[in-house]
Amino acid sequence: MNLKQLAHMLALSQTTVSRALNGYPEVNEETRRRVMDAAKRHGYRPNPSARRLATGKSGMIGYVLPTGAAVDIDPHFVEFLSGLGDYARAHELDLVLSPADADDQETTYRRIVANRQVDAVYISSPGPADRRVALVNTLGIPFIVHGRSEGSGFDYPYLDIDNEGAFREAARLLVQLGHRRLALINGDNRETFAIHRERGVRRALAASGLTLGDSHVCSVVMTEENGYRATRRLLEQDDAPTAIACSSLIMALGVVRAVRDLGLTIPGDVSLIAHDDVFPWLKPENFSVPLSTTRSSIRLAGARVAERLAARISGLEEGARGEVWPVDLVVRGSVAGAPG
Amino acid sequence: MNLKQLAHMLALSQTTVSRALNGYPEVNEETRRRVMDAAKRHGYRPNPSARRLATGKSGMIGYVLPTGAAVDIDPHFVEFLSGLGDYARAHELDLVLSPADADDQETTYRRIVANRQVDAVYISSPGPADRRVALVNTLGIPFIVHGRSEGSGFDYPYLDIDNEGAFREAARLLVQLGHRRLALINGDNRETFAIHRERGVRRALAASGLTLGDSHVCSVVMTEENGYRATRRLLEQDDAPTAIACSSLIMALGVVRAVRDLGLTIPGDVSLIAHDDVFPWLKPENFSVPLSTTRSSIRLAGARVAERLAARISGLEEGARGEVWPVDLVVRGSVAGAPG
DNA sequence: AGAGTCTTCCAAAGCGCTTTGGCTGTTTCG
DNA sequence: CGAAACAGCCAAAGCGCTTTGGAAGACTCT
Repeated sequence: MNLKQLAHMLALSQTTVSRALNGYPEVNEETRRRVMDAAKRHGYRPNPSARRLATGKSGMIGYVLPTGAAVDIDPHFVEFLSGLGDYARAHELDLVLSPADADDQETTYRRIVANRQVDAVYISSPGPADRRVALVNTLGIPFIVHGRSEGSGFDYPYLDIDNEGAFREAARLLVQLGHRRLALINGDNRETFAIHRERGVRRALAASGLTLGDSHVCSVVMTEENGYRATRRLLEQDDAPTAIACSSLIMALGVVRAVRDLGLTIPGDVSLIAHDDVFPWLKPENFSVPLSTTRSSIRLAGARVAERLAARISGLEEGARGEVWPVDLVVRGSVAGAPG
Repeated sequence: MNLKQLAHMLALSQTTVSRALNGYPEVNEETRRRVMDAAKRHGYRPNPSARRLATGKSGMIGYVLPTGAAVDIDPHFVEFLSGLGDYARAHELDLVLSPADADDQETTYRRIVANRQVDAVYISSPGPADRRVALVNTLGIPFIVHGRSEGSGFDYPYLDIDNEGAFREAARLLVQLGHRRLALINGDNRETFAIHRERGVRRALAASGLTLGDSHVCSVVMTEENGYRATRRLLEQDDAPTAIACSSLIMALGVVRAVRDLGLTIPGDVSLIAHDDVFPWLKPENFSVPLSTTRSSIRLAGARVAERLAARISGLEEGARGEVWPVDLVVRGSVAGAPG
């Protein structure tokens, strides 16, 4: 059942039927009703390929997926996707993942924009002066950045959580508890969130006249194994920290294991606070010692990004509005006063 | 730069240019070369919307993503996606995720097929007589099932791992080590993989005249917390098992925690084998006691599914060929002889 | 009553590609 | 040498929608 048939059946022109269906004003309300009715009754659905060719709009949002044998997709992605999908479903938006060589994403961005394959894109895990953000900005497609890219020299729309504030508060709490030697086990510091978190810790320490020693901070890909190794390294050095801030629950698993392997305890010897993106399958309250966390649902962020993308597509949102969400600090058993 | 302009520039008809570019035979080789050359020089890329409208082919593969506030996307998904994307990139295929109400995926399947939005789809985590498989089969779109759906009454193409064999071998090893009371902490038993794994364990036990008691098997969503709870329940009952087979590494985290909480040890009191889908961020060899596993890379499966989908799209693969991959049994420190 | 203004609808021209049906000139073969 | 076969190209008709530029009729206003 296509437009032509429907129009013929109603003894109307395709023009009128199309306008009736798309809510244009120049059509009699009764006619519109007749058309809507017939469309529903016959299950008419406009062919998206045809519509796309005519309008250039695709009803899809895009994401360039970096791939490659050495590239791992972050498990956070799936939670973000959950939220995104949840919103997108309610608004009949599809999501297209365009796999790209991790080292050459530009080609793919150019392709999907030139081909008008998607109406908007989002970018995640940006780094400082991220090239993708600059590119997408000049290409002129609606977009939202999940995270921030500092030093780009222009404004852009983004959604981020207050990573600096979160880790500042976490560190401040630890300092208040008497800790003087803090350590930070961070994510890859080519990403802004890691930079912000480090800044947050440094600021909190500075406020009490303390510093974060070079040997007390490590930036690694957030795996359990890296959490373990970092912790071993930290705790086996001379001025071992008495408190650790950690950028992910998965790494925290490794931290806990390392602490135990060294015959130490949490929070007796080491206090621990980790960032929790809220996974359904791994919860901080279920750690052997319940884990204090800075908590922010990445799933909610996914839904919000979808919502804003939809708004930008339909012209409801414009400009370079940045949105920063506060982060909860949830104190559980893994923190205590400094030993000694 | 569109076809018309390119044709005009070459003083050829659109027909000839189109045919030259698409490798049709009825065009002089020299002409073809000229066309190909000019196309490359001017960076001509056929408009996919137009091509799609004309041919009905989209160059995309589809996946219906169940969503909803209560629906969690499996973290395995991201690894599968990694492999899929890796292959898809090399073949210029995009992946479109169509979010659907988890309780009504049929509408979405019908839509993406009717609209010809994708050239093929894959289905994951099927259950017995899965309705999606039947639906997609009748809709007549190329597809591959990742996993199996038994009792459908028809054949279909799939890729699965030998879950039964894997867990049979795992259980057999435990029995050989003298264990008489095994337990299985399984995934949701509405999914075929869980059924197969249980069957594998039962067969291995039966071969030695043993059985799997009802109180020794649990089917739960695969979270750390559920792994913990199941283990507590198992080990606190009267005829507690001395060995546990577990369907996922994430659940195994909970198992380990529960065993420790009960003051027991692995493998002293309890032997443990878990299935490992090979995550980059959580490795069995890094468990406090290195974990024995049945191992099969879900990422490789993703790549293979993409490969077969591409083959089916281009007509290279046909029929209902099923493919079952063997699973490695990797023995590490978490298994030992039965206590006592 | 005539000019202007709405309202409501339509024919037709795209959007950029593929594919059908045919046309021209050259080669092949009985 | 004439018919048949073939190679190589083209014009035009789709694919199914949106949108432009009217047109016809009803209505208002002077």
